[in-house]
Amino acid sequence: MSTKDLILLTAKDMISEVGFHKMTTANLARRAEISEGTIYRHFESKEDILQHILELFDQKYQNLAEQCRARMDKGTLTLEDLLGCHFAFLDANAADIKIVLGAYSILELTRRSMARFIERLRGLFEEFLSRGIKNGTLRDVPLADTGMIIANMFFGLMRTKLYWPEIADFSKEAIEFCRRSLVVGPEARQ
Amino acid sequence: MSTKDLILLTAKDMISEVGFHKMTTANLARRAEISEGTIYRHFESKEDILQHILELFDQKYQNLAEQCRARMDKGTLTLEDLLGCHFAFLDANAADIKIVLGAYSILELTRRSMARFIERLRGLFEEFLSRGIKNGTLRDVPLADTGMIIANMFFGLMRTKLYWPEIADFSKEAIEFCRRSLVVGPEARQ
Amino acid sequence: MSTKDLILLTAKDMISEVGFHKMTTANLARRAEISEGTIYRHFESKEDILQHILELFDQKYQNLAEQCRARMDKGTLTLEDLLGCHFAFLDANAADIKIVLGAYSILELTRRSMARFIERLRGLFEEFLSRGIKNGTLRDVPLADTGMIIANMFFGLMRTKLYWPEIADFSKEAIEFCRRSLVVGPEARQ
Amino acid sequence: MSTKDLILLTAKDMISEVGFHKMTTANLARRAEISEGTIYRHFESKEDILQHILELFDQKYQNLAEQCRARMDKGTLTLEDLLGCHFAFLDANAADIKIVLGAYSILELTRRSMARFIERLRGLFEEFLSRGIKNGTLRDVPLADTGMIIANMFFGLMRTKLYWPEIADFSKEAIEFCRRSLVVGPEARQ
DNA sequence: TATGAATGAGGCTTCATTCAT
DNA sequence: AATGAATGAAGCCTCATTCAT
Repeated sequence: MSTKDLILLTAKDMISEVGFHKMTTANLARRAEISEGTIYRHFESKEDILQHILELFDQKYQNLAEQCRARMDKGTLTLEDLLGCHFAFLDANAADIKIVLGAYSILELTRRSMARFIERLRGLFEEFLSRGIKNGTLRDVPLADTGMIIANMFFGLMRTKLYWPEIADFSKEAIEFCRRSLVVGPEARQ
Repeated sequence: MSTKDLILLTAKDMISEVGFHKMTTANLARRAEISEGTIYRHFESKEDILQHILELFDQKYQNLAEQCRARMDKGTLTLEDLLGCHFAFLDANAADIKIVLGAYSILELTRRSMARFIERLRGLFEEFLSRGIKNGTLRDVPLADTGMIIANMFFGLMRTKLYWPEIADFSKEAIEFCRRSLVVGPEARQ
Repeated sequence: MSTKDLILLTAKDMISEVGFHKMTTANLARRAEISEGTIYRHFESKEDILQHILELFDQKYQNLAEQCRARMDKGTLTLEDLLGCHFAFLDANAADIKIVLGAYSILELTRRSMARFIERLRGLFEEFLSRGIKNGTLRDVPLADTGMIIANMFFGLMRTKLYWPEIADFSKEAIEFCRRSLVVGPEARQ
Repeated sequence: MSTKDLILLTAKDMISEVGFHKMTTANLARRAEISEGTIYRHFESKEDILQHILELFDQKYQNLAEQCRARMDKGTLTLEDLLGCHFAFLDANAADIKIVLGAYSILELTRRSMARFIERLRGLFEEFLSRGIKNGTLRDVPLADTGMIIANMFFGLMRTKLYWPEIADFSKEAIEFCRRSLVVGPEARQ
């Protein structure tokens, strides 16, 4: 692995564990087993590291979103599928997501990054709703707001899982909650 | 106002504006027009100030929760009422809530404080659901999980309002979303 | 002595001995027997210390210039007197002058400070010449340029004295050099 | 051009522009379009580069001094000529001279280099005076001191030209100043 | 010869905390 | 109770120099 990637990976773990402010350049160097100076050969500043992490995350999520859209185009994506693959993404990228969720209030940089993530998530859900409404499987709800509502629910699930793992997983029930609110007809009654 | 309260109030504003790490004892003293040493006559440490703020907030929310329970006992509290008085609480305590929402990932202390807040909120919603299910106005949903789901939705609303005020307010639609999922009978169809 | 003055005095000695860049905040603190942090209670930055030193020096020289002008007004100031009191000033303020002379090429700040010093010196010599020419004791030479020439000569003397003390003192002869060039009549022949 | 010369040339420009301390090995390598390591293949240290620059300058000035002496031997060199060819030298070697003038207070190394320059200049003027006195065109002034005085005047002119170009050029008048002080007979009266 | 990543000492500065007054 | 100067550890970052390739 390149030194740059090593720094990025180590920083990602540390920030998600202790937060951006408590990860110091000295700590980071020690844990990555490099010298402090080396950090600055690869990154302009400590914030620059965070920026790179967030950008990489943004790309990873974009990939997921594209895959979901592709499956939607084929018409094979249920609400369960959509949320399911997001949960899988959450498990695979816990550190990144913890950084995005935890740092938005600290730096303007991270606030914007989170805003982008919200927007992407909302957009995806909106599209899902839009198709469902068109083909009559979903109720005719306002697109933008409802997309945001589902995005928010997903954020809450992530946050709980990451920060309060002692709270019982309620993702199954969350899907039911949404189904009842959105899906048309008797199957909504289960 | 006592010096202690002055410090608390000033710190609350500063933390909600710039974050805990960027509020320095020097800044705080200057803004409160006291000397830096005075802070340490009233609080053990900078973290101690945060702890006091969070405790006061916890009490304030407990008061709200009790009032809500009292109205539930009288059977006069609709879902709209319940969420409505929470939105009012949010407006009146924006600084505190921003602190709770923004700092949970930084300090173990704040993580626990947020957990307490979640737990209270969930408990309140659970009780609301429980009564609604008993009197047949709400569908028979799992109490704990659904309480958590609604609590989460509320957190999302708060966060969006506080950190991304540029995003359109979707609280009205959120209430509809929940009504459709929870309320029994034709009025759920509207 | 106040801590601020102690820092100023110690810094003045150190800068004149080793130069601005080689005086580090750590060195300065050690020599002044204070902690490094204390420096920043009294000065905004390392450069700020230099600025204060230069400003104080500027004031001191302004005082000298005013005294010289007062004596010129009384008509009791010879060229020897004028240069003589400048040499005395040089001896009394060697450290300051070494800083001004040595640092002008390093920082914009010091370049301007030196420019101010030059301008003051030139102005004083100009005035001296102007009076001498009016009362017929000096030849009718261009004021501004000749003032600058004498100022320059004085700077050379200072520099040599401060940086190459091993070179024999030629100030006496410098005065003669100027007398021959400037003073009218047989006494110019000596 | 050899890599060594390239480094030397680039360093000369950079030092004269931003000063020795602000020229970093990284900057230098970038501007010379070589790698940082390459610098250390040709020079022992950063200071070593400066030393080489100063030595080359010393040689260049020696050449000028020899040419001047040759013309003196032929008896065709006036004071105007002598200063004139020094001004030309100044224009042609502004970067070197700025380094010598600006750095003498920083490093023992440069202090000595400047001392050598002063000594050479003084020697040349002394010899000029000595010849003038012998053939009766100049007044009988003390050789060493007066040589130093003229050298100093020249340094002042250089410094002003290089660091305060906004100040009007007073070199013409400086020559007049010296003529009046040194040249015998009616032409000294102009 | 040349490269450029790596080093680590050291630079300036910040800041929570203490303490004499 | 209040002050505010002093502390010193620690933070981020720079830079001359080295070394494996």
